[in-house]
Amino acid sequence: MPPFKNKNSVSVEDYLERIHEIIGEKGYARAVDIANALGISQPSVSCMVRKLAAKGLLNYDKYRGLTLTRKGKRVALAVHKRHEILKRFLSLLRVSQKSQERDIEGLEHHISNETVRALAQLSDDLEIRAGKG
Amino acid sequence: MPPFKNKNSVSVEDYLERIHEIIGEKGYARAVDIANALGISQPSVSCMVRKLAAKGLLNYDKYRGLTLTRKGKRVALAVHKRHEILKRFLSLLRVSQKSQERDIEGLEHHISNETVRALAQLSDDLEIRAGKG
DNA sequence: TCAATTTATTAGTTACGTCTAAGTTTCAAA
DNA sequence: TTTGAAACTTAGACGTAACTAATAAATTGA
Repeated sequence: MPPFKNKNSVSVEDYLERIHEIIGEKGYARAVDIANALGISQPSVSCMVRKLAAKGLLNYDKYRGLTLTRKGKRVALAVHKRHEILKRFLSLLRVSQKSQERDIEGLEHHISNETVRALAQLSDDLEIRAGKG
Repeated sequence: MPPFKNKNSVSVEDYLERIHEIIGEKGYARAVDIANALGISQPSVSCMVRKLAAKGLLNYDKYRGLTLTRKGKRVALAVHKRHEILKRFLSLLRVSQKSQERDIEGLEHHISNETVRALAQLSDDLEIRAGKG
């Protein structure tokens, strides 16, 4: 059996994306911040953080703090990139802010690299077209 | 409290979409067909079918058969429409068959009407452009 | 018609991700 | 330095949706 690349769940990706954002903003991420950012309870965060640590996605000092591992950062950045590309694309389509947010939240976890690349390319084209028009 | 429109889960939407397809193909849908179509076990289907019946999305005669209610059909068709629009769009983007299938499976449940409409419009535009080019 | 096969259901378990309630640790102000 | 508030964790439960094993109903073919 070849080595498995256990796909991360939607939740896992969401956590990592937000944790990375929060750390980017204030230098560190606390459970309470993560809970607020995701709209869930602190115990849920506590629970998930344990799992993320077990998966090697973050380092975790009980009652202390947490940091993303290289692997965790890689996932966070990948999700973030998909997020940004979708955002740019939906903005070019003039989709309302509200729908954009809702859609991206769901879409960013279900889109292949191939499609992401195609969307980025298309966005470039659309922008050029708009510039010329 | 105003009446709620409890959003259907991804699973619920998947079941309804496939059941509608199967009925369209062979006139009726059996648990075994649904199980094969979704790649899950028959008991899982049995269980979910009970739930869908409870939600008023299908009519269900134990050990006999099932049919979609008007409400169930409405959901199935809505998902199907999103599916088709995404398919057309990704085809225009020349995304491979494989990626298309994987992506659509995930995306079709997380995309707003507004974005669907924008994608359909964009697909029209792209087709016209391609025709002219 | 009735035994064998196929199909369907029930019962019980599991994994995931959430919750509340209760208890523990940290930290800052008195 | 102590103490009270804020932050964090543990414990236990729930809902969803899957699974396997066992049982029951339906169908088919001899």
